[in-house]
Amino acid sequence: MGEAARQVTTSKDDWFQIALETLIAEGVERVKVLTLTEKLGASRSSFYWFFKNRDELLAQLLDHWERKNTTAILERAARPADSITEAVLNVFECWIASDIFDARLDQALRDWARNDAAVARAVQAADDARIEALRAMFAGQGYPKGEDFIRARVLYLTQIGYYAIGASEDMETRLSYVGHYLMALTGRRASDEELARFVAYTRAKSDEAKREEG
Amino acid sequence: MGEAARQVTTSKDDWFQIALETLIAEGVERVKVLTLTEKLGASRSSFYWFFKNRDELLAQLLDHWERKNTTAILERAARPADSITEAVLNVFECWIASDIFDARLDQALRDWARNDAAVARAVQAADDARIEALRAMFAGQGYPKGEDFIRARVLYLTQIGYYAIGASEDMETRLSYVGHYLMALTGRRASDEELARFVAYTRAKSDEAKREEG
DNA sequence: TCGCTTCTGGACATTTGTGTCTAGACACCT
DNA sequence: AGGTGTCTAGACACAAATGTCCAGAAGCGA
Repeated sequence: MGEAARQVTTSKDDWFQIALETLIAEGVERVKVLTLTEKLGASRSSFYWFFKNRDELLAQLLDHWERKNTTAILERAARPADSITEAVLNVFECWIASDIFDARLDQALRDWARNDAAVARAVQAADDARIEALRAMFAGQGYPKGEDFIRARVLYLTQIGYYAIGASEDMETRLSYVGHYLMALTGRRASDEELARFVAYTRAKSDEAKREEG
Repeated sequence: MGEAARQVTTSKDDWFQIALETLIAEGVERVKVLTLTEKLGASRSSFYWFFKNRDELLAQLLDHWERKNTTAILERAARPADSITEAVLNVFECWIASDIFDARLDQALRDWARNDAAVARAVQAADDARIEALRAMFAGQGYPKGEDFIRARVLYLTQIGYYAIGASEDMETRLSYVGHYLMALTGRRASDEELARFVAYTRAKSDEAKREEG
């Protein structure tokens, strides 16, 4: 009510969220206490109330990534499936919704890893684990030793590459490619039922996301 | 001869090369005049003799990338070939020798693009041109419309992803995978002659690189 | 050796960023 | 209303980085 500007109050989570957004959109090098302060319209000293220093914040960002992204692919790759195309479609679910697997965050971690040995080790371990899970998926569907590994890699690297080049198409365009992708990535044609089920899942997820916005 | 430290003399190329190395190894954000000065053991004012300011240096780095990397893939993709496997092997030549196509530089540009709209546009244009060249390659080998585009993407994105995750295997290991990669990426088996020719080319390139070091 | 051009060193001013310290604002409990 | 614990604003000290200025070193041709 008074004319004097009220103190701005922040929570630890406010700082963490804005830091996470900045990490994803601009990279670690731009996650600076001063910049975050300006974005929040708060005071720098507030930051130091919640975090010991900048390094502590960065450590928690790394921690967040490890918990969120690593499990998603492993879980999807391990799901039982009647065919390789169905199995790959299970994995595709990761790519279409960022609440399951945040690819941009993954990308940001890779950039970060170049200048931080600890992060580099964490990213390396995650990549190895994910590719191994995908390899086991192909092997479980009868692909011979050797081919299972390369198929796993091509599948995984295609996706990493997709986000690396920052390709962005609307959902319907992407869906129209799914059949071709499955053919290219597995060498087999998906059944109409499998495709229909995936399209339905994707549309439902897409609507869900729209509801949250509106 | 005197005891006083001699003035260190640098050339514009010294500054450019150290900047390029830093860009590749650590990212744009680390390409700082002060840091480069320390690496060269020179004085900051020398930098400002050769370059108007930091932005001018960055513009020249962007220029260097455009001239070097963009042509390499386009040229290889357009080469005549008797089979799709031979055509893809032509493109593979880009990946094995950094004097033709510097993938780490490409990667560095992608990071840079996130915080610079002009760079983002340049990278986008390069990606589009490269994928289009690869699509035309598949189409020229008889792949149907639709599949040609997806095959081009999977081929290109696999490679971008390969460098994004920073995979590094020795040459012999990579060569042992080539047959599987061709199968996964084209759906066809390469002939023994094609594989033998590629292995020979790669070994020759590898020896050439070793000679330059020793 | 003189003088010209090229290039360097170091001083200065300014901006951006980190981290510390302290008075005091605010909320909540009694 | 008073007391306590939580959080903020702003001042301070400092480091890192950019860019400017100018005296002068080094090399080179006449």
